[in-house]
Amino acid sequence: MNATPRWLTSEQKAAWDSFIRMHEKLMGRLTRQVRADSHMSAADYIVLAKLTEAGGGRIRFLDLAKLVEWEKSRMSHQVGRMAKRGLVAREECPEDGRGAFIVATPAGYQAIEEAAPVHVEHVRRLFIDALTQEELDTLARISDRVIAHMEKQPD
Amino acid sequence: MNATPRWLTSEQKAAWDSFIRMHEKLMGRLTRQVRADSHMSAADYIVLAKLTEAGGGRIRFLDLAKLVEWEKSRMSHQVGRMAKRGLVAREECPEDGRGAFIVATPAGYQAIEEAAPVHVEHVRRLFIDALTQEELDTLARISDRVIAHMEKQPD
DNA sequence: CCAGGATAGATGAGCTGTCAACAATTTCGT
DNA sequence: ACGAAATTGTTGACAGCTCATCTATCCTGG
Repeated sequence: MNATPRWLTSEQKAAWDSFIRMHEKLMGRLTRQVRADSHMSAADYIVLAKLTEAGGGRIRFLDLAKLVEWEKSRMSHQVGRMAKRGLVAREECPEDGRGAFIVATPAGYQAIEEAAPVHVEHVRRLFIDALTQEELDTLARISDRVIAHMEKQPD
Repeated sequence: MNATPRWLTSEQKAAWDSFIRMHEKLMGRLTRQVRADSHMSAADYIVLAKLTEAGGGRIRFLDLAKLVEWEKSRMSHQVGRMAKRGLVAREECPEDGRGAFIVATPAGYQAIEEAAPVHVEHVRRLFIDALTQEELDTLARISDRVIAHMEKQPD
């Protein structure tokens, strides 16, 4: 119908809108619940989760930023705040003088170990339980494909 | 296997992690592109998009907030900033003395009409083109189901 | 071996979001 | 009809994010 500014089809737009809306609603609830259940923000939680999932609880600064898809400046401020509260620490990197490892402190481990079970329960209750395993697999495939596709695209 | 703190299965966790990562990466790119292409933030964009999609470019304040799944305080600040720049205006509501309509101004229409085509192009290039129509339909169905499921859940 | 560029990360200013408290209606129970 | 409770939206303080800039280290070509 419309030649010049190729709009999305109504199916495409519906999919896009629903996807955005679902994510917004879901994250809204989960972040509020993390704050209510623990004394952490969602950002604190995911940083500690990634750190403690990794071997030794240590990840290079930029690798950590890439894992969660944040800009380095955001991660730097976040790590600074978490370090001030004693949840993580910076360690210098032997093989690269500029580099830094971020490590979870014992207090960090304790915080995530307390927060994780109830958070997982919320994720299950609000998200996982709404879907079949097949749908989850499909979602994983879709997500991985979009990620791979973006990594090939410029910008 | 593990009795007390029911963790997610590895498939469930993989789906969850991929989903989060994909959204973060995608939104990171899109928000940077909106800012680069127009003189608006992603928040400005979506508010104007919802307003101009609606009949008359007018939506009740809280309906608008619900449409994009924001807290009312966030919307209030956002509308305040946009009103200061002349993109939207507040109108009082005849049938409810507390209420307010938010309306897109001519400048708001102009801004979104300039920004929309290139934004849609980015959405298509980064997201839509990575998937088949069938996958998009599945994603829409999944999203709608999760939304419906959450609306039944407490909290 | 050294000059220029690339990479790792920190920092500060300014904008944006969150939380709690508030004012102004409207609605509801009795 | 009247007081309590709920709804609509605003506000201010503070926390968090973004962008540009900066330092320090590392790599690379000549």
